[in-house]
Amino acid sequence: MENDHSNADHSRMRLSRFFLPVLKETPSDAQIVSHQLMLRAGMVRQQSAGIYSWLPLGWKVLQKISDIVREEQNRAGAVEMLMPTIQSADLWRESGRYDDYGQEMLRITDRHERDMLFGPTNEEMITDLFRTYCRSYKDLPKLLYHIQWKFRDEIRPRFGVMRGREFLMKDTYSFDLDEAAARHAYNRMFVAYLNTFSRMGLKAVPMRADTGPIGGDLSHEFIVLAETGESEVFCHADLVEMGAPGPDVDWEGDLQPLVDQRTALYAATEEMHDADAFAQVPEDRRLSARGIEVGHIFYFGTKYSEPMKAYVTHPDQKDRPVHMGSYGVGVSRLLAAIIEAHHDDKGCIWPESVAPFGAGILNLRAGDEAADAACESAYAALSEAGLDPLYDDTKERPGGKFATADLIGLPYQLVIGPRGLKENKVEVKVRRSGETHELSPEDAVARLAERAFSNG
RNA sequence: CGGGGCGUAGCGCAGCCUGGUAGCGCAUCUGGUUUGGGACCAGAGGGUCGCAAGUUCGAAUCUUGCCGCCCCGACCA
Repeated sequence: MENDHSNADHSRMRLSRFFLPVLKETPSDAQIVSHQLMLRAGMVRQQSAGIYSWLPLGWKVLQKISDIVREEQNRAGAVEMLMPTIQSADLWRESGRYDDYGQEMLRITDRHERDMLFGPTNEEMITDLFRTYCRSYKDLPKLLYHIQWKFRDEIRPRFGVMRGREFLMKDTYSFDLDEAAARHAYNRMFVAYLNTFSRMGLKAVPMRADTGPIGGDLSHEFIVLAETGESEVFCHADLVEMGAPGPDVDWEGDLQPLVDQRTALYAATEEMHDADAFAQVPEDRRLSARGIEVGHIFYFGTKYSEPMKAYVTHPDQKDRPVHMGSYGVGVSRLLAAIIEAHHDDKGCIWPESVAPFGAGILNLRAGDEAADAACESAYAALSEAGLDPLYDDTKERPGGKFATADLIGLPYQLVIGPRGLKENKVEVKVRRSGETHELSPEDAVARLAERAFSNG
């Protein structure tokens, strides 16, 4: 690589140069805490009902979430690509969904008066791609995904990005020879999702789900339990505490036991709820709560391959429609869900894996020679250590800096001011617990660099 | 789409009922005093009161229409 000096400053940021329009007051439009905090922390700006600009802080978190989703998809064997947001109506006429999808689909006419649409999902397009290139059982299996903006013209957008009209979604599509093979792809995604949500500090419970307008006969929703969840859910309490399988699973092997372990216990959304079955759960393990749907996986067989003629030739020389599944993660919704799960009355408390910056450096007296020097030194060292620090070098008063740091929720705050420096002390504050440590500047930087503090 | 509510400065709001030169707090800018958990004093800038039509000598205020946004319900990553 040459010219990489142009990116040398990539992992460091001074607040004076950043764009962080924080709000002291809560905008009256926002009803739920994640929406309120996203507005107050300067993460998003509403441009229209259910349509948001992602300001630098929000965009950074969104990218961290995307990165985790991407890593776990790749680990599970999915291959990334990118399809366009604007699609031709013709594909949707082939599948029959152009008429079925209804007003939720944003329809557009181009200058030649051709019917186009802003994609709410991509089954048709991926099926078209598959049938163009894949004809043989030897081409299978295929597991493809992209992370892309979707648009669904919701009747009532609400709760900020939780139910926006435009939203970022990861959608994966599987192509297999038959149902048994398709179930293996389904199980891979099932396990990948457990790991994905776990890495973000979320406890997501898979629940049997209705297949909705996409159709099919095997489907699970992944639900994060939260008071502000939109739907009521019922499950065995053990499922909530069940840890994720972790990265070291045998992705080529049989994943069914892992899936069975998490589907054996009762768990269902409102529309799938079976009160009698739920009553079988021991009373002290019965959990009814509200939940946020952050992922949804489907096996739908030949629902699209049949009408769209995505056939493959089998070893017996007969052509049969390919078996498909689709697997969605609401990436932008996840950001809101993480805030719902991790906040206090002062602001966000990011899990380190998705924190927009690894640490904040608060210069309590910008302009003071000793404070400036200590901060610059810490800034360089923490950057070098890969912590991606945000250095608050502004002239704002200490109180405002503390409030902003708490609001945007960086896991650690390194607090440096003239008073402490006189005794060779700085303070490290752990955002989640609120605990503080008085240390020498050198020790504080060294211990932060070696990740010695617990954000648990 | 049904029901309800709201549009007044970047944000939070008052004024509207009972028409008469548009206000408050925060934020912003200037000067000063301050500076370890959202400082204080003095001053300044910023609004065709969502848009349009109507009533009136006169409309933020009354009437009608439109637009936008929020909430509750039925639907969805």
